[in-house]
Amino acid sequence: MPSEPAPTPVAPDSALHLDAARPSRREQILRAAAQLFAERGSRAVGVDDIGAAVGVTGPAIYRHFASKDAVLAEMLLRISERLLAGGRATVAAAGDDPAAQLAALVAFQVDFALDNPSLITVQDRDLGQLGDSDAAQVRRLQRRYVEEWVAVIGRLDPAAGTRTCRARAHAVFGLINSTPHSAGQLPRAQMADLLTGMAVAAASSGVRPTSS
Amino acid sequence: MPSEPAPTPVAPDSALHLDAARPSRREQILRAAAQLFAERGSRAVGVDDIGAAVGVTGPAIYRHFASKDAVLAEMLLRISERLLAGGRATVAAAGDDPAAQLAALVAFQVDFALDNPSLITVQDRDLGQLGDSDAAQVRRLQRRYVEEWVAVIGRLDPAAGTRTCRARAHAVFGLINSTPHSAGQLPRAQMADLLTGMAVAAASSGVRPTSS
DNA sequence: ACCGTAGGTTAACCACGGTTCACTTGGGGC
DNA sequence: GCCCCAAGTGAACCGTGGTTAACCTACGGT
Repeated sequence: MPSEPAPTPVAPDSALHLDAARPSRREQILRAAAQLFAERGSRAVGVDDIGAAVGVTGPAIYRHFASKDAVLAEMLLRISERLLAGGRATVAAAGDDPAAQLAALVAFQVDFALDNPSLITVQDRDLGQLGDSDAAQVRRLQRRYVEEWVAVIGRLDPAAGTRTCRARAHAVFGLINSTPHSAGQLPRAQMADLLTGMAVAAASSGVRPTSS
Repeated sequence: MPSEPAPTPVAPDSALHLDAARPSRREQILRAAAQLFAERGSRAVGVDDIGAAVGVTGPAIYRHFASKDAVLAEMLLRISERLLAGGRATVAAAGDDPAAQLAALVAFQVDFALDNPSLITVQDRDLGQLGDSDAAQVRRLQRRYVEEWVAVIGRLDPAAGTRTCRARAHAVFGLINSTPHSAGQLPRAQMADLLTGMAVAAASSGVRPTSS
């Protein structure tokens, strides 16, 4: 292993950085748990299963997390934070044209869904298993991400009310997040194109093309 | 209560008919369980909860079902059967025009989703909790229903491969089945129109309008 | 060389929840 | 009127699984 001068012993705020290279045990656990949770649902997965998936025994988990629920909580919090931050950055980078902003958001969500099918599955299946406090925070983050979409869709179709835009946004999420169900049907690039096209078409349905 | 000559004591094949009027305890249990399962997930709902929801104690459930899993199994089997049968009938009644068939299928699924948000939620969240045999049967039924869609989409866009059509079908399901997430955003009729429009637009995206 | 500590291990603990049991009861058919 | 059975009830049983405890073992820093 390459010389690492002094890798900041443990970095107490490790909650956010994912050291993609040599993942810490903590990261390994989160990854493995995500996959297991996606396959069977968090309640059906035992701590022993998680441990086994990373090559340790069940109770070893408690050296890294306060409880099994804490694993799920951190997982869902990270997802929501990544989506919100990514969504905002995406819109900001897309210029002023609402259509371009929508296309960018769609591309962003499609990429995320194709790269993280497990997280997508867990997010909307196991949110209810979280404690009240964690669940509330995740929902807050999700809501803000949704509002990002609502704003863009609203600018694209100023005639539509907020409720309509919100329903439209949820529908588009449902469409894009269907990827876990159509697992290996198509190569990734093709799937991405297909979903992007469908999502844009759906989001813009009923919207007359702007003046231009 | 109106005179009922001889209502066939218990009807041993009660699995399919839902006596909407004065639902049998069995039906009540299925309904209540569906709602509870949708809210919290089947593993998080105890038999006591189900019992309480219909005004009896937990163990009373076992007078009507062999196990808690059997409740879930029958629930999911019924849904899949209803969808498959309904889907086939819908296509058959829609004439020969693929576009009309698609519109009919979409309308059918939208109605189902809006009328049974709990079932929609349970179906794709708790399928994994079923025993192997039941799960396999449900999946068989679901697959056949999907193939109904695939066939229609394929006729609509003969250039597309089966894989593509399947992915498109799943995406449309995801779109329509998003209703549980956008709960009371819009009045039902408006939501139906919105979803129908979006679903048709999505399903037809990339398809050049036929000759006419 | 010597600790302290991070990270494991195994065994035990304990609560929860599905299931079974023994026992009631109210209503229909003979 | 009597008997039987469907449908409940409360108590007990017991497996599963999250969590804790007590103990071990490498390292990395002094």
